[in-house]
Amino acid sequence: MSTSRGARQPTIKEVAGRAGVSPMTVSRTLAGGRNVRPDVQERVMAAVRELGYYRNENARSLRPGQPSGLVGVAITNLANPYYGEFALGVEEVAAEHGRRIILGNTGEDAARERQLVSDFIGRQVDGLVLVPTTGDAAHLRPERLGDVPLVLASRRVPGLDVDTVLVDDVGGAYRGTVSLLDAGHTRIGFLGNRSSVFTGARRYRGYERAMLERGAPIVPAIIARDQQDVSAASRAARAILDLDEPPTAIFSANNRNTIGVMREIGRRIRRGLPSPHPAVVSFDDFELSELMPVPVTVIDHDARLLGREAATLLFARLDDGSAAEAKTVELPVTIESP
Amino acid sequence: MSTSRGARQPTIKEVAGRAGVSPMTVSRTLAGGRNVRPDVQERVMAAVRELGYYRNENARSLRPGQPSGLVGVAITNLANPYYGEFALGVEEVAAEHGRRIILGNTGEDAARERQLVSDFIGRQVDGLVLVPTTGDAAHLRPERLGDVPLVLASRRVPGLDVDTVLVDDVGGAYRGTVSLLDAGHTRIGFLGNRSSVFTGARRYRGYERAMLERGAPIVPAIIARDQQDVSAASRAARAILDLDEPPTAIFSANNRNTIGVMREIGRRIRRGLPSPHPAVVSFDDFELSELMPVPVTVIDHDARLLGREAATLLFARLDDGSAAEAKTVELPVTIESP
DNA sequence: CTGTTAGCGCGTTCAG
DNA sequence: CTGAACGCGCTAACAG
Repeated sequence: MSTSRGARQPTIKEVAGRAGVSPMTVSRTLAGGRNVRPDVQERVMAAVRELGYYRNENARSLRPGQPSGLVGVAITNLANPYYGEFALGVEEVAAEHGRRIILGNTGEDAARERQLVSDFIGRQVDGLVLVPTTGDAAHLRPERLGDVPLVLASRRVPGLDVDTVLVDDVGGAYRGTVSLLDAGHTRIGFLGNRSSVFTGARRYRGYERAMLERGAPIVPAIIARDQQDVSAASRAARAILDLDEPPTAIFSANNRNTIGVMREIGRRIRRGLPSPHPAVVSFDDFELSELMPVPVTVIDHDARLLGREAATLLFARLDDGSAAEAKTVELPVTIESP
Repeated sequence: MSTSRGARQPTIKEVAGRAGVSPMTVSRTLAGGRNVRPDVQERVMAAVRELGYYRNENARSLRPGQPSGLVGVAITNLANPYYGEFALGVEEVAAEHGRRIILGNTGEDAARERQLVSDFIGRQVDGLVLVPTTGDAAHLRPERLGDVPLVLASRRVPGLDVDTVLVDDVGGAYRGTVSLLDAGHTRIGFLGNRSSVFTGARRYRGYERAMLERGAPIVPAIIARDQQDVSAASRAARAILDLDEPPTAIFSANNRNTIGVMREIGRRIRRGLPSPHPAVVSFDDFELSELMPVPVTVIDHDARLLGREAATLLFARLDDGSAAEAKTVELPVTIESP
């Protein structure tokens, strides 16, 4: 009732002392009890309980070759629910394989990513799952990583030949744009990330391909490609919708831009600005999309599945000892029309 | 270009060998270089680079008293964007203090929480931040935790006197309910968690207090208190709205229930079911609440701030060595009327 | 300024 | 079935 103040974690030796055995017997007992008499096991476990002893996992993984049971996960933006789901997917599969995840947020900052990765390796992670940032990626090259397997998610890194899980960005954007064209729109705006962001480039490519194929004009004035968060997206949408010749539809290349454009449309409706308001296609699902005041087509993909697939690729290499060459998995999207 | 296959992480000895110094000199160099000649440091750092050496953080923290730099975080539901934000808040503050977080998802399962906590302790975490589950909490008692500080967030655990960060559940729910009463509603339904969930009980209490104070009837038929996810919430909302005498307003005690009731209202509108549809008060903000087809009052609180506060409490104890008695911080909410 | 010794908590190996 | 010795990677304390 009182010894908790400043009390170190008890060690295996203290447990051994209390149980009247050697540390080795404690170790064996905790490892499953093979070759330890049941009554001795009893005494050991009693001592464990009484002392509140926990095995030191760090010391355990000190021995070379011993896995730490840790997977390092670095994400660009945990505040984006999409990546929250993603992290959950990784965590689930890791838990199924008896591993824990260490999680870091990079905020799209390559230097921060570098720090995180080196910390992860210093903690002897068994593997890494990354949504890579856009900058310099020298710290991800195999010679820097030693034999720690790496899986990339969402984005590929140029020149890095590792397991990767992607979403069908180009195809999804293409099909989404086509659905707008089929509905009769030709003046279609685009909101997304700048082209240096992998998905930004790929989704723009799908949009562009559909537009060109159908002979629809690509109008720079209604294209904005540098919004990372909701408020920037709102501002970009407002600028575009305020034009003399606004688009009749908008292709939004991700969740954050979609929320931004919907906010702006809501604002216009509340102010009584003249309709028609633009139809929207959103790459990425969002909650309550069915309640929006304009028709919304959703290009949906499963963030949690993305995380699960990434982790699955990692554990294939880790547990099945697969040394196969780098695989890329591209997850399909589904189009949900209003 | 080739040695990465199966290559162990290099050790301090190998670096020392390559640099022609003792391991101790390498250690000193990496620790800042005090008392090491600059030219020797150069050689050491060169060897570090060439070998791709990373300090083994686990071995480093083996020595008793040495912090591991890890904070264990267990969350009930990472798929809830609210807790994603929360985790980010903890991560941010941890990063500011040079720590990393290990993250686990409990899924409201006390056994899983127990596992996670014991793994965290086994990994020598410097501290714990938990959104506790509802079940048995013996594993959180001080004698089990040794001297690992624990901070609870969102919920308190009965009989556990530790630092806690809460949201003003009772006050928020009270004020939200009052806003409905002020708008003329008297038949107000309630959707939330069962009373064994801490926030579920507190938010219900605020609702109840407001209703009783104003003499509004508490009608069991329009109260549903066992929905953990969106689809269960939708079903509960449907059952209530299908009654002969449905409520004219609904108090939703959390994000998941709010999304559920909004979905159901959307469904009714699309089916042309007769209005008026119920007004809604939502405890927890959600994106695009301003675009809903019925008036929505939001009781808003900041999940990221909750996480930041929890981590701040933890590091106060950790870094400032504060041994003060357990503090409780209650974060205010803001009411945003439609 | 640099190296040696010792020991952190644990598990493998080998004796008994 | 149980224990002793050793070493894992690293660093505080103590030589030199």
